[in-house]
Amino acid sequence: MSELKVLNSYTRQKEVFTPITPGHVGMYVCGPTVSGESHLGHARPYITFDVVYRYLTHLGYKVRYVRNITDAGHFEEEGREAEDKIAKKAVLEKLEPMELVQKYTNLFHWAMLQFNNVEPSIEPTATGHIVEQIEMIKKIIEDGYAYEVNGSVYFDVKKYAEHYPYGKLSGRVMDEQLETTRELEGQDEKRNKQDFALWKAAPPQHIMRWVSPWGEGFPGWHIECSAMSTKYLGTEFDIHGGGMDLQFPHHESEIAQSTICNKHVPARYWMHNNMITVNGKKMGKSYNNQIKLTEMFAGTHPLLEQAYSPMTIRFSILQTHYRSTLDFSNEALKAAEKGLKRLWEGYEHLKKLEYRTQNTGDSIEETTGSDKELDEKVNRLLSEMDDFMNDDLNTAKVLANLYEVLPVINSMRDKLIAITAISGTTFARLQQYFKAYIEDILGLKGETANEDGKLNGVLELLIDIRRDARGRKDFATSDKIRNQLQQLGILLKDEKDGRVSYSFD
RNA sequence: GGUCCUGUGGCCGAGCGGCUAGGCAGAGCUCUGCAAAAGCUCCUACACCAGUUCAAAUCUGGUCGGGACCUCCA
Repeated sequence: MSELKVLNSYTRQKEVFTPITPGHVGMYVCGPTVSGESHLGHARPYITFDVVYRYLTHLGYKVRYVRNITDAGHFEEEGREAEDKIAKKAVLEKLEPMELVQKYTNLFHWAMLQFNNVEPSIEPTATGHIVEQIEMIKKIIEDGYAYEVNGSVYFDVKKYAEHYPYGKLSGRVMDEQLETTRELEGQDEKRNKQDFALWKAAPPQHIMRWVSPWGEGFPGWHIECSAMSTKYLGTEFDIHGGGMDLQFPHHESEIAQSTICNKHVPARYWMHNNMITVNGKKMGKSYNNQIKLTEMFAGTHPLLEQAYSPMTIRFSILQTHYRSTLDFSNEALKAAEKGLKRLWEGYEHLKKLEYRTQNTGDSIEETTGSDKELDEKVNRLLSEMDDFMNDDLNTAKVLANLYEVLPVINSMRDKLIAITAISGTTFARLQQYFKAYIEDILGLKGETANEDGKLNGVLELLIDIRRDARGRKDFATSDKIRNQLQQLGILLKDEKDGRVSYSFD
């Protein structure tokens, strides 16, 4: 089998993944700022890295997955006024800052659950790690790479760049930075424009504030991730993930901070997912084109022609490679919805199929399968899925192969192909791979509502009545039952073997 | 302005030098009381121009689109 390779943003190379400690992986992913509701764009990294986590686990690694919650309110400059996002919103919504943080954290967790994302091993909050952040800042000052001005502390990027490759991750050069960084208000405290804040003195009206050696204030934009990743994963860990838009300045700054404190670039492999776009434009704050996840699930946003389920969204994200942009459209989502339904139903059929040999004496392992060619094809398609995942997590190709096997499964179920066309071993492998990939790795799940015993009982009764009607060739009655159920979103299907199955929209 | 990415069939999207990805939509057929589902078959594209090569969607140069980052951002 091939070995796992990932595109490392730090080196711009596809590299074989080798963890620092054999058998163990430390992974840090930048989590949400809980000053507002998550939108579709936010779904991408958490689903992408959920698959990374699931796949590493599938490969047998013990993974510690750390994803932070940013609840300390990053310093933000909107127009001319410097404000704290969380504090500002709290005033508007008449909520305590922590009340607001709790509300959006809960909502975020709910959305993650809808997407069937595995919970991280540790989900540290910025407010819970003020001490660690202060300690780290102190260390950077001691080393001479940060300076204090009026109760604020700034990282000395210029000095750092003289000794370390600042800009390596994001591919920019210091000289250019000097030229292109535009004028901003409140920059006068900094020695150089590209310096960034480690600690900001809190103005009197600022609600979120903590005591520090430099006076009351709050942590800077990037220090929380450095502090928390170091605390839970060590001074050097395996994977650091996040959206491409975080590459600069966020991750670049993280690297600088951690390099001074820990004498290491924090992570060996940096992975960045690409953006979700709307009409070709990035979905984001600046463009005012976000569709909130609650709106996606409910279909309430003006851009939406209908509601899209969490699995539909997950599936459509996985149909695109994580490093490509994914353009939002109703057409694409509808296609994903239908495609997923077909795949899932095929998978359900596969689970119910049983391998039986003609002469019961043969053990399944010994049967060879009557169609050698088909047997080989199925095996090839399955094996390729491992190679695709190992090639920088190409979930799109994995799905393509699942679809190529699907007609074989459906034909077996409809008895167009005998199950014994493939060997018992191959059949077992087929079931095992579908389960592993669909559920364990891609993290898809069934969404069929109403798995309620009573409803099923009622349906069985209706099917029974309809069967009698059909027996009498009373098609008016039989069609009435089927048509009216269809209007309720319940679809009856007359199967080839005389059974009647049903599915919910 | 600087740095980088990108342009694929009706739509979405893989692809990274030879071998028609896949999904959705559309057409035909099979099965069926009729549907639906499923199966089979068809629809063979790579912005444009020039080059490298036996061979290019894939490499190089240019032209024209689109986008990201440089500022909070997933």
